[in-house]
Amino acid sequence: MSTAIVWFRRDLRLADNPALRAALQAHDRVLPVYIHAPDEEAPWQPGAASRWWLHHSLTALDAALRGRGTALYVAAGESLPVLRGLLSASSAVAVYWNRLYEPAVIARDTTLKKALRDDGIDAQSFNANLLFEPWEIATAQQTPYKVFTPFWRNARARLQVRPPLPAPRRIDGAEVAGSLSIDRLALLPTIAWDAGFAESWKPGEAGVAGHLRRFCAEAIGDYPSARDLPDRPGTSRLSPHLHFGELSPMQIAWTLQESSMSAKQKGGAEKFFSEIGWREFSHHLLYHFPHTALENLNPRFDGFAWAAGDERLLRRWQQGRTGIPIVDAGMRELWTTGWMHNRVRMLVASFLTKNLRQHWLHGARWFWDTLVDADLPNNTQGWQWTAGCGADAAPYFRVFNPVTQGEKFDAKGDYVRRWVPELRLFPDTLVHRPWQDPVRLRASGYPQPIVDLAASRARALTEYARTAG
DNA sequence: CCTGGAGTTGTCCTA
DNA sequence: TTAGGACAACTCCAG
Repeated sequence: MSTAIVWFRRDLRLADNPALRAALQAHDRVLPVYIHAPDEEAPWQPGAASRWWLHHSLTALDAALRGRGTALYVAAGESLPVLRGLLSASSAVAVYWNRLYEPAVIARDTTLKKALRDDGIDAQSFNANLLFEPWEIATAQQTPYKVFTPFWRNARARLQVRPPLPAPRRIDGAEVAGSLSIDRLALLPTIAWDAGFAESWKPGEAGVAGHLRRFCAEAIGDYPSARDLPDRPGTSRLSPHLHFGELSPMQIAWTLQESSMSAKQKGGAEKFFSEIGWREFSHHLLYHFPHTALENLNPRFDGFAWAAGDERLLRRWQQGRTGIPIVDAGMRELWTTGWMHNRVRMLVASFLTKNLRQHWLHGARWFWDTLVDADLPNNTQGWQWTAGCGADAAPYFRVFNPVTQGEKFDAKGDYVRRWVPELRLFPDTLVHRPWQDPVRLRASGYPQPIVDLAASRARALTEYARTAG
């Protein structure tokens, strides 16, 4: 009888899980383990919203394991000593896990794998979370890609879609005493700010396949245009499930390929799949340029004249009290639900970095703490792209106008009124520019804009031209 | 090594 | 009202 430990991290699923599959094939018994070790991810330890999701996703994984004859062993502390203790307590001879790609985690896992192998343990890692390993895609010169389109063309051409590994029906567990309860990890907030989270989300693998199939059947045809409208459910909302590995990108590729679709739906599916491509590209970039989690990819921007860090402005942005309706709606949606619509993410990020000229890291840190889908590669890539210092960034003169964008993508104002109820007093024509009716504005209690959009745009263009030129 | 086409998501002014 | 062009130049990448 041999036993293997399966070390779960951000692959909180039973289906299409290669580490779990390998353990079940090569061993008689499996001990599924989760180790809470946030400091090992410093300086990007999971934020408050992520911890909320993690709590519920672990609970769901534990329930799924119990349904198959075992349970999740939960521990806290340094990963290597915890694993060594469990290896000894269970007489396991192997530890299997699925790879992650953030710089701090790679460093930890590399050291840990060598230490376990030196102990004589069969330590193996697998790819469960990406379509391609970051080192598998390279230019003809064998360098990493820095532009999305050629990256995705190359990856897309090489992709072999395979059926997902089925979830095991039964898992023979190893009996080890001393597991913590998930509650003991203290992942949930101590003050109850999470009511809106519970209304918005259902963490865990169980519902995800159905969620994806429903999206394919009902929304994917309109995805290319509806994805830009923040008041409509035009996006997949799969991001937190993907981040925690409740669903793999290969499961998405397979579902898209196997669904019968009209020509229009196929077009939408390709557009949607390219967003999965962006996730791959973000991982590729952070893997090859690990310093970018804290520093500009493009060093030309190191001399950029950010405004002095301004706590007051930053707080107004965080609280959704900037006086710019679509910015405030987005920031309040984020605070209430742990998520923000993608187009609005671009708008609030452009507003913070260009109109307020606050360093992109201020925004990245706030998103990191408040998003349930906070993901280091995506967050880094997204903020640097918007700020202009990232890979293939927007031309510097591309500054979003939140009024124009609001009127274009939220024409009736439904989105801003939902999240900023003060704006219910305003007609459609003024809802994105309420300052143009000062009397009504005073009565509503909604603030004046904290910055002049035209003047701050002009200032940003001057600074960007100086840095770029 | 050279060449040339191309690059997620925009805004504003002018005619 | 709407459509077109300016806004810069640079780097990336394939051939």
